[in-house]
Amino acid sequence: MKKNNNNALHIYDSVQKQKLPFESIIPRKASIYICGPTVYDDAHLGHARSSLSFDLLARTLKALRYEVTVAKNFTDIDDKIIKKVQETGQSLEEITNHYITSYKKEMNALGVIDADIEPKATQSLEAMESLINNLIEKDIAYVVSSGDVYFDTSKDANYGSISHQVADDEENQSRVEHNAEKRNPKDFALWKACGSEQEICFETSFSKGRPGWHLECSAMIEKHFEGTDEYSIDIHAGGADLLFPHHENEAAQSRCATGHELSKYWIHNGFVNINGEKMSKSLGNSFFIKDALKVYDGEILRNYLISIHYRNDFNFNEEDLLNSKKRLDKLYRLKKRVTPTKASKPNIKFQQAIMRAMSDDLNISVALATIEEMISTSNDKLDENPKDKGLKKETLANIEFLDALLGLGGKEPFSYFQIGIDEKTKNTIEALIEARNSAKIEKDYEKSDAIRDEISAMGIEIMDTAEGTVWEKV
RNA sequence: GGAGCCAUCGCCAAGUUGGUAAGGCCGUAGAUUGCAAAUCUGCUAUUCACCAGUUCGAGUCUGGUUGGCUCCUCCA
Repeated sequence: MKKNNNNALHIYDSVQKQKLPFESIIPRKASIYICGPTVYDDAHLGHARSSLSFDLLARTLKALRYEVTVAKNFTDIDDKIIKKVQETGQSLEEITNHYITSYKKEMNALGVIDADIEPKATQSLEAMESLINNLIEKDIAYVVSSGDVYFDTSKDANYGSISHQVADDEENQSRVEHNAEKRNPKDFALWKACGSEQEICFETSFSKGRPGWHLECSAMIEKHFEGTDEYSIDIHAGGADLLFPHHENEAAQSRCATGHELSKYWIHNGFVNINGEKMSKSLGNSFFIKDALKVYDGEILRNYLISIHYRNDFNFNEEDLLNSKKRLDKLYRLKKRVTPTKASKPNIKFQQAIMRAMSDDLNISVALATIEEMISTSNDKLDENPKDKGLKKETLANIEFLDALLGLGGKEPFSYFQIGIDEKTKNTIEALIEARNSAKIEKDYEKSDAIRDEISAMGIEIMDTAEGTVWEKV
């Protein structure tokens, strides 16, 4: 028998560890908060992966006609940023603005749609201060002699419910930050008072200092989302490494401050390894997006980075990247065949199949297989009937649908294959192709093959199609 | 030490409530083409790390073994 006509979105919740039907806290609206970067350095592949994962989520929700609000924060106050300020002599704003700008630019190059709200920690200090005061009044937070403010984890009966990590043994306690004044070993800092030498700190009713990392997100969520009596937002997203302690602590603060849970769903993306090794600066294999973009077009990187399910670990290597590029090439070759024309409506069955796949916790593999099928079928039909206008219009509409949902196939197809070739070279190639075609008409195959060799020596591949001779950069 | 994840064709990778292994790359045979490329068609895992169990039936459930990995400390 048929399975349920269950096209409704299901997402995997890291807290309950299972796929759950997505039911937004406010009908037809979806609120997503993504833990964004700490802006002390350039964005690396891991940032891209996270960004891309939740970009797909947002696009899928939009395609399902949800009114989506995405917030992604920038942590612009933090020890590492302060260190950079001291090292470079630049101001905090100079440094953070620089990295925020380049982060956004690079993510846009990867086709990531900007978040609707992009709060900065330094712009949310009032919300943080009132959150802390709220907790101090309830005696859930406490100030120690240095001025630091800690969260009393023993006051939250549900502490541990997010990550299921209950670290009680002594082995663990020894690894946690030491402070004799802490009530419990697990207590974490909500606010760090500034040392005597430190210049970057903010005045509050409890002490002069700066916010703890976990606090920022809680405060920003409360500030920017209305929520309901049960939850502040629908989905809280971030990297798998943030589940503990970051999200655990966020959830605890918010729960105690507001009396309800922070987020209905929690989702986490997997990590990026480079050639089988964990990507890290100490291993020297860290990979900045800006460097990758010098070699590969953003869409090619996007196509590769989204091709593996967001919860799996991603093993980045050039061979796989080139393989995945072949899939994109096929999509664009098809687009070439139907250009120019005006798109009509996408094929309903195709559209539904893709939406069904993406609704199943963003099953990109099934979506890609569906695309392959569409490409193959369309090419087949085009072979049979190269001038079928209705088919061309529908095919183009299919591709435009993919562009909106997955961010793939949006370029003008001829330029896609000519990325990085300058006008002068283009003219040379066109002239050579013309010369070759003349030779072919005269059946001077020796000459035409010689010209083809000359063209391929330039790194260009040519194809004689029903629609004429076309060329691609290899 | 504690918490958890993963292991499917040469490579990448799907596989919700168990029912008899998607798709891509590569390879190969053919159609088409002056040739090549592109495009299309066919073929390519009796089998899912290993062992045992539950079941009429298991890649999918249970127990164990082996081998990778992550978190518990800043981290997407």
